[in-house]
Amino acid sequence: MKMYNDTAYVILGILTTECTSGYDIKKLIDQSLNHFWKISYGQIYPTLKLLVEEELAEVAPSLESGKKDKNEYSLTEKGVNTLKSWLEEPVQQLPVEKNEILLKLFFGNHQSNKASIRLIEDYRTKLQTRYQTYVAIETSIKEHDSASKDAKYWLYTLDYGKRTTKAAMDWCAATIKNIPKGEEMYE
Amino acid sequence: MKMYNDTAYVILGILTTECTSGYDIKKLIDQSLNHFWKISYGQIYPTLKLLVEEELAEVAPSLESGKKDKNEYSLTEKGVNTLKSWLEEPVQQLPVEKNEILLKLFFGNHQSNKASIRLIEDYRTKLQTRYQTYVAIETSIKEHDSASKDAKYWLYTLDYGKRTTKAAMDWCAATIKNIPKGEEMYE
DNA sequence: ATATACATGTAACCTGTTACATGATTTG
DNA sequence: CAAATCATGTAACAGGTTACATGTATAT
Repeated sequence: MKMYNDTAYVILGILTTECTSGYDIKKLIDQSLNHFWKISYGQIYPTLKLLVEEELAEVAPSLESGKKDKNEYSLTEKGVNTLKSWLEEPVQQLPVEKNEILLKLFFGNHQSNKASIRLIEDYRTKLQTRYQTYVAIETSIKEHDSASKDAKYWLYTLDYGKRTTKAAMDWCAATIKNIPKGEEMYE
Repeated sequence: MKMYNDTAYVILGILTTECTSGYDIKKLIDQSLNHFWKISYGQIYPTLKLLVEEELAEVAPSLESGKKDKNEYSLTEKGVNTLKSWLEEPVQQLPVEKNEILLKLFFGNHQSNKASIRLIEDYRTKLQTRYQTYVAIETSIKEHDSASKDAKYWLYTLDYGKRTTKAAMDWCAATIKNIPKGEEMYE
């Protein structure tokens, strides 16, 4: 079976929901997948075009009044099958997360301990904000969407975000403690 | 101060070590930064050229006999200053780690629970392998490089890798438990 | 001898971001 | 009526990967 890039599969997946236009797809990803995926219109519209060319989806102008320019996309049977067989394939390889904070810390002996600690504290604050966002989304899903079939899966992905963010926060705390406070020499 | 991309700063950082050629830089990143950074020759050689153009580094053919084609790069004062001021800047924003396993799980109600569990189990195995690699590198550093000034910082970055990988492994275990085992209907 | 490691480099390609252009509709 | 949101799309650019080309030195 022909392979596509991840962008094509995300869009295929989203077209199984009520989000059927480029604009709606963008909104859904920004709101619900935002902690592990992001996308731009520069990817969405060309990919939608590709899906139609490949006969994985079909377009039709919206019938709703006052939404003249809106294009509604729907999956073909071929599209559904392509999505399902992608879902079943195991993930090829773990991604190497490029981490700028680790990169800077790796070269830590070229700056003062104070500066290293400042970097990590700043990073920790950002992680805390992220963690709180996850908790807020989780609460919101539990309140509003607990009936939804998808809700269960959304909560699993949020749990992943919470756990790994927590681990990173703990690392920050531990590392700040481990770095000597003294103003000793560095290169 | 003029800004460069992360690739330029990694190379600037590595040029403070004994790795002074494109080939050596590649080797170091693959061996020591591989859990949070990767790079290809297609980035290294053009970037080295750029660093020289920008007067952040200088080149000289290797003097070692039998290493005729080897180019040795060294930082200029401007290069050292550029590196140091980059090190001090706080990391702009947390990266959104694109995570294919979460993406597939997000669309989990389009496949059987069995298939979802299989995906997560496979992912967990890959995480375990990664974790063991980290432990092995850690042991190796403690045995061979504990005297090195840099070793301390290398261990911090490894600790980060261990903690977040562990959190992801725990999530796998918990999620596998939470997904019902029954063969109920799905869309 | 031959395979592996050393060593440099480029061109084509893929993926994704940003800025821009354009205009309709809704809300305050 | 102004601002925000809805809605689609493209071109230029930035970043990175892969495959290729080329040749030397070392170890088995």
